[in-house]
Amino acid sequence: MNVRVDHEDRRRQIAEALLRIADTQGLQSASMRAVAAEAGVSLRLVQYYFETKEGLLLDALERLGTQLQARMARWITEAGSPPTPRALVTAVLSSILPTDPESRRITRTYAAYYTLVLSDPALVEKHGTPQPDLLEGFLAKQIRAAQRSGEIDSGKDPEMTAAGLLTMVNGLGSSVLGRQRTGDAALAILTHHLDELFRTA
Amino acid sequence: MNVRVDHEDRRRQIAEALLRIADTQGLQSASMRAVAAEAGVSLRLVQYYFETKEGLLLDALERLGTQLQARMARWITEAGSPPTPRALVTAVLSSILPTDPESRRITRTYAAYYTLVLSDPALVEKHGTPQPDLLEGFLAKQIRAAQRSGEIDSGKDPEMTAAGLLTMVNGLGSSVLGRQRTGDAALAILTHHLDELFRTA
DNA sequence: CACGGCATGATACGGGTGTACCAGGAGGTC
DNA sequence: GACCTCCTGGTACACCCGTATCATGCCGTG
Repeated sequence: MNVRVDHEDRRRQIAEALLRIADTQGLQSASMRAVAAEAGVSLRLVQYYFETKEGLLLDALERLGTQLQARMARWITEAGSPPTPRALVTAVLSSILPTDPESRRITRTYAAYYTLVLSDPALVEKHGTPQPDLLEGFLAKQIRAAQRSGEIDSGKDPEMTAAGLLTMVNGLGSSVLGRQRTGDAALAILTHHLDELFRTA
Repeated sequence: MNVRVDHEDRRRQIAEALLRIADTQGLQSASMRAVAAEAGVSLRLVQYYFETKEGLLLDALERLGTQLQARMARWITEAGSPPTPRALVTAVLSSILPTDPESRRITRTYAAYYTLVLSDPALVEKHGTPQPDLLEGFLAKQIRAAQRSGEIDSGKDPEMTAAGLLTMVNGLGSSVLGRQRTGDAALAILTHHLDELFRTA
């Protein structure tokens, strides 16, 4: 039964068990033993494929990032072709909002990692998360394009507007996870602000 | 040395030790023993004044809420008398932003509690945190007042605008804590959006 | 066919966790 | 002065943690 197994498969199986626990019970419940049980393997196996727990956490975080990236890419392609700047901005922002099970899962898991990074900033540097800045730049670019075509008031500052939208979506997500607002209510707030931004001034 | 000591004093001493640890090392490092050492008392004392750890966590969270409330109140009184709606909105929002040591401490500690609440929603219900909704209502009220005096375009939806501002500030705070942005940069983004909102349309 | 390395299992170790138990000293009350 | 309640210290218990160790099976290669 022991044919040279595919390491990548095993690693994925275990890392996704970790992510599942982080989503449902939080990272503090994701002990090595719990991950092993969730993945249906022995504790030793988890140790074997990830020498240390930090390695497992980092690997899982990377996979989570890939999942979010894939989700955004999917939403972007669904924005039509060729996509208008407005469709792109809407797709990117609402793909982050926890409105459906997948995005709820991703957002919740990211939140679980968030406090971990706060108490140990060195962790994220070993992994490199350049995403947020890139996203902000992308949004700013789309806003500038919309300004050229007259969809957005040219008086707006693209960088500031992009940063405001992105942080707003981030905050909206937090409030949804904290059960202070439903996902639909958050989406309504986002679309309201997008409508306001894109109305011809 | 054992004169009937003031329970409230001791409880505050211990709870603030917990908050200090939560701020600097995260809540996961705030064990009963660590709190005892930080407060300079024995483990038994912590147990004596807070029967269980959950009790200690809840009590400390309540005190943290009081501290934030006091901070906001202070900023509001500094907004001048009588304060303009714009000054009030600015005071409330920027008092939440982690720009000085006190607000950084409060925000960081709240963030430490955030994931705790995510993995155990029942926790916050024993404590009752009606703050966010109240704040949103307060902001909406100020926005309406500013609309009546012509400072804000009357076409804006007060509730939506208030929710957008509050969640944006929340997200800005997260990005500052995550070292993605400095506190000053976050404040600049906030004031930019306030300037835009309050320019006569 | 033998051998060496990959893959897996069971278990042990040292340490940290929250909580419970037992003991005793100080102060006010009868 | 006796007593009782408040306050504090030390320590033990049972459990969970991440990691390390030892052993054993299977496989492909020589």
